[in-house]
Amino acid sequence: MSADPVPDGPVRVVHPRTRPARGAAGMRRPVYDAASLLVVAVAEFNTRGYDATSMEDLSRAAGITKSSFYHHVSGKEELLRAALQRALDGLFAILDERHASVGRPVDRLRYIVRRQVEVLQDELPYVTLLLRLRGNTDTERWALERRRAFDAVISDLVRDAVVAGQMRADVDPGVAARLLSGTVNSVAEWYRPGRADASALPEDVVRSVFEGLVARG
Amino acid sequence: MSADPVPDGPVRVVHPRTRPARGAAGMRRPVYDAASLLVVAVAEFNTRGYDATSMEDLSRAAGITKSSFYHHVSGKEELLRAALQRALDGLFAILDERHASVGRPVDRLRYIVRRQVEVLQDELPYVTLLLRLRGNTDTERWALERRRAFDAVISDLVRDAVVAGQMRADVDPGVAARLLSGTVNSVAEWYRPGRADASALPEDVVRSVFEGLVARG
DNA sequence: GTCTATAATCAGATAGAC
DNA sequence: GTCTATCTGATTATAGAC
Repeated sequence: MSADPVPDGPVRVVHPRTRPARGAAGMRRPVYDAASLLVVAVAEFNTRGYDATSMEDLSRAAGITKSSFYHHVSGKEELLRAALQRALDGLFAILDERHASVGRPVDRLRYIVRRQVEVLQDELPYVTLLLRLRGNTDTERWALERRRAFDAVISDLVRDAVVAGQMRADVDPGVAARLLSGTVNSVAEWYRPGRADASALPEDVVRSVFEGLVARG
Repeated sequence: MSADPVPDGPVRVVHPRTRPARGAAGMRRPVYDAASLLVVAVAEFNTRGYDATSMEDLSRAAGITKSSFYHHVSGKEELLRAALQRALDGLFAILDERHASVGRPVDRLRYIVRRQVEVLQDELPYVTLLLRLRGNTDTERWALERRRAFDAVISDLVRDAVVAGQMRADVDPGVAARLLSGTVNSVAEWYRPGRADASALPEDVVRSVFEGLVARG
């Protein structure tokens, strides 16, 4: 399972460094490349929303002019595409992992949910961007279609688990699948790296979703 | 508990009709008022995203020119504010209901969650808009602040329920509250009026959130 | 690699005719 | 109540100097 195919146009940015590369020691102005500018851009996109973020906003956040910014990237949509590619690669890679494809449907689901939260934590800005798409451009529609394909895998798995009597049958499987994905994805709305309970979160989500929030008698 | 105060500027639109009023029988062009244009506008906002929707888009969707559109409404942000007001009024009204304030914390929570889903179903476009805010304008920040106040009530209630031993203590109460709200709100991403299971949904959400999705042995 | 300057387009909003 | 025409400013993007 792969996140391809990619819409037309080169994908030049794949694994940006977290911080801009710098020249000789003591230099004030950061020396950017396309990769480090993606980090800056995605942060801005998530703060203001993609559509509300102008190239002026991006260049200001990077501390350079618009023209300098354009020297490195071909435009706003390329940045979006590179970011979405990264998010989708992370998510689809989960489905290739062993525990995602062997075992009881409900156990595979638990594994995927846990890994989904982990990927969301590791790739937070990219996944956040993916989850907020509206589908206004070809790039957005491509990513939304890939995302729907991912959700369809989850949905099928929920159905299998219900049929196998491993998940409750008194909630419609389609509804259950959507609530499950919705709960996982909602983590992007509030999780921030550096939280003390970061490593406990994936299992907390799994327990909440599968066992529920009431105290067990 | 109220959704007020409102940011400055008149709130002229409160309870729009679902369909534009019409003149004498046989007239082709719909005769709009501010209320019916809000319905059109909110639908467009939700399709494209607020920032990506231009006044040109709105007027085209209504079948009139931009100028005609401006004859009825003072601007884009007024439309947003009226819509958010309506969503917040619906949500805060829940907290004034009897079952939201008497009984065991966990039972009050169950009631609020159920009612939240119902309000979301009844006021879907308005609540959807509320849930997608980024906080770029004063209006958006006002609404986000009101929404946070609502979430804080839920969060306090979860804490009370955990302390009373009614909800599981092995998930951080703050995390539990956020997952709970996140699950409820995620319904806006896929629910569409007219679904066959619409009336079952609120209880399905309550059961999923509190009892979880696994089959009970 | 960064800058200033500017082109081309599109946005929100208004004036005034009918 | 709707229209055409237009204003003003912001936006994406490029040209060309240093």
